[in-house]
Amino acid sequence: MRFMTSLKFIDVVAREKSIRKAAEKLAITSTALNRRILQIEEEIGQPLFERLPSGVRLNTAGEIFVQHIRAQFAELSRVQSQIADLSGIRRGHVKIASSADALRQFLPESIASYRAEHPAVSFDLARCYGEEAEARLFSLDADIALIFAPIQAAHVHVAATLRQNIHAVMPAESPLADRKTIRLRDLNDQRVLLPTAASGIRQMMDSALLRRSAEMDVILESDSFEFMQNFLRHEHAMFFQIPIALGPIDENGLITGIDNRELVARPLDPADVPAGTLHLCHLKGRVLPVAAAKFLDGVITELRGRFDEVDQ
Amino acid sequence: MRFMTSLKFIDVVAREKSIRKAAEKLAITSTALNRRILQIEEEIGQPLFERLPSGVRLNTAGEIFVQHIRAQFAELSRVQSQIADLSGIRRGHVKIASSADALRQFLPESIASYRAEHPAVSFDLARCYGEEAEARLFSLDADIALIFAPIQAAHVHVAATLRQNIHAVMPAESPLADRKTIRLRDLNDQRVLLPTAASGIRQMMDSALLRRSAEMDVILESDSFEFMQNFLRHEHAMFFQIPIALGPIDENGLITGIDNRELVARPLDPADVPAGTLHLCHLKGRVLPVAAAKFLDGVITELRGRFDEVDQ
DNA sequence: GATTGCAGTGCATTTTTTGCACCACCTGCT
DNA sequence: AGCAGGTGGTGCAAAAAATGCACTGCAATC
Repeated sequence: MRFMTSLKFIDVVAREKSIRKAAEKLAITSTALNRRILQIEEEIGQPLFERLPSGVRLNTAGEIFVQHIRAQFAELSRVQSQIADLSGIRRGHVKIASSADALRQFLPESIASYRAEHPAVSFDLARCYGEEAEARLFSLDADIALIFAPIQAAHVHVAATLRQNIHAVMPAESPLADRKTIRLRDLNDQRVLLPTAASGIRQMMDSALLRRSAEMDVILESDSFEFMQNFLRHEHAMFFQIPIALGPIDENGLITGIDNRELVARPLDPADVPAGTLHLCHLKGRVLPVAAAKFLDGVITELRGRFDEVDQ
Repeated sequence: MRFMTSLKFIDVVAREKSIRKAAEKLAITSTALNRRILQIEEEIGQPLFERLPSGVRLNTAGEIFVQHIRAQFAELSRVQSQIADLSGIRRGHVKIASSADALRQFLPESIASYRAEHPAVSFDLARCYGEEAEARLFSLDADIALIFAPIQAAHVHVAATLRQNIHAVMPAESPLADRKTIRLRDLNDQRVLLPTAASGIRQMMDSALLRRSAEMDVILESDSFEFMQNFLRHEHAMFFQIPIALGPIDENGLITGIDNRELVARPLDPADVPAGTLHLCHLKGRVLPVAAAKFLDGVITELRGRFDEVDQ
């Protein structure tokens, strides 16, 4: 889109907070970029950036204008998607910000099945926790966010929610593997792996532990559930996940989908740790591109088919 | 705005339905314009115009894209207005589509008093009737519309309404000048001037006359109330208006504000012609530029002060 | 069938954008 | 104090893009 380049340039400079860095990223000289920015500032009639010795920074007018620019890009891609839809083939690009939980099992499946129907739609998946996901919606770097945590910002529209109990995941040989539910006090002296502090699961467990403390043996913190799962091969321990990340679980708590190792998932007792909520969101007031809107619809109906606790 | 020129060009071509005509209007050669359009069509990946022997016409994709372009322009001017507001001086350009009724007394006053406070705000006033006013909102050629007629389209948001009775305006010597209200049957054999068929007043009177016919002597139709008023200097007759177009009326029905001629306004009996509604509207879902939004606010509060029947 | 009005094309020209070399400035370190 | 190493900004020549002119082909109309 030739007619958007100048705007794109400003967007990148705002992100990089430096004309030279932005120029490098955009594969042009800093001088050319500099002059384009000066030109636009002149057209607007006001500077958009403050010049600091260490680079540039948006001023208030710039903040407003960059927000406008990003909205224009989002609108343009929505329009392109809509136009492409006219010719039958759905095209477009769907940007998703998701907590690690949904990334494991659910989203790969959903995206693959959507792409089977609409191969011209491409996806962009950013793994991030609640706050960052909300920021990405706002900066229009994401069309859709899946957040397993309370929603903080007012600009987020929640299209659907899914209640999920946190499960303890452990080898089948574990002494707790046959409990129907697991109390926090059961975790005393258990070796556990905890997700990073930013994770929704971790925050829920932390606040639960404030009330009923358990003397767990925290041997590892990680932001990768895949790593934790593989770690269980080598040392007996347990980690915590929500069902949507685990795939099918049989009546004995056995996780059937992941690999051939025998892992059992048992829910934490709701009296200790209440169920959390997975939020499917987009930016409030925004009209999503066709591709993104239809994908979100599909995800919601699929969730409705699989789980009972889907709302809105 | 250099970076919007290509888009502006497409907008103009869409309006002119001809590349050559548009080129003339834009003061460039048709060939340059033609190539810009071809280039953008290529970037979009689809043609936006159908080529006819008589010119060009938007296809479906083009309709969508042009709508997007106009939204971009509206957004840009909103952003500029917002940025200008930062520096204290309110700037901007407010585009109003109004029926002839509000143009006479009310809008000149409102605009002048607003401009007294914010001299950097300029205005654009298009006189037009209901349907066209709604179309202008949709094509973003107007920010605000004042429509004295029922609202037809779903895309119009009504910010406030004002109930107004149609008044008959006549010289003080007229035999009907001392009636408190005027029945349609009183108009038998009266010489009357009627507004054009598109006018809201005319439509209300026509539908009233379907039920209670009066053998009026229609000596003139015009779309100019100013003309009708001046006509009364030369021949005894009456025309019809709503109070907002007439300015202050004293207890004897005398119009005090217009000029030094003695004209009397008496309401048509609501049993014959019910009160009509003046709608203050903007496009649904649109965020108005600061200047336009504040002006609309001001108009509504001013109306509230002057009239009782202001809603919403 | 000649004419008129239309969009599109090749090529020379003009305008705009870009890149290079360089300046002025600030910060943090030696 | 002085010197890197970073920043944004400027003059000038080269490259790239947009433009205008003369022209083509096409369809409708008179």
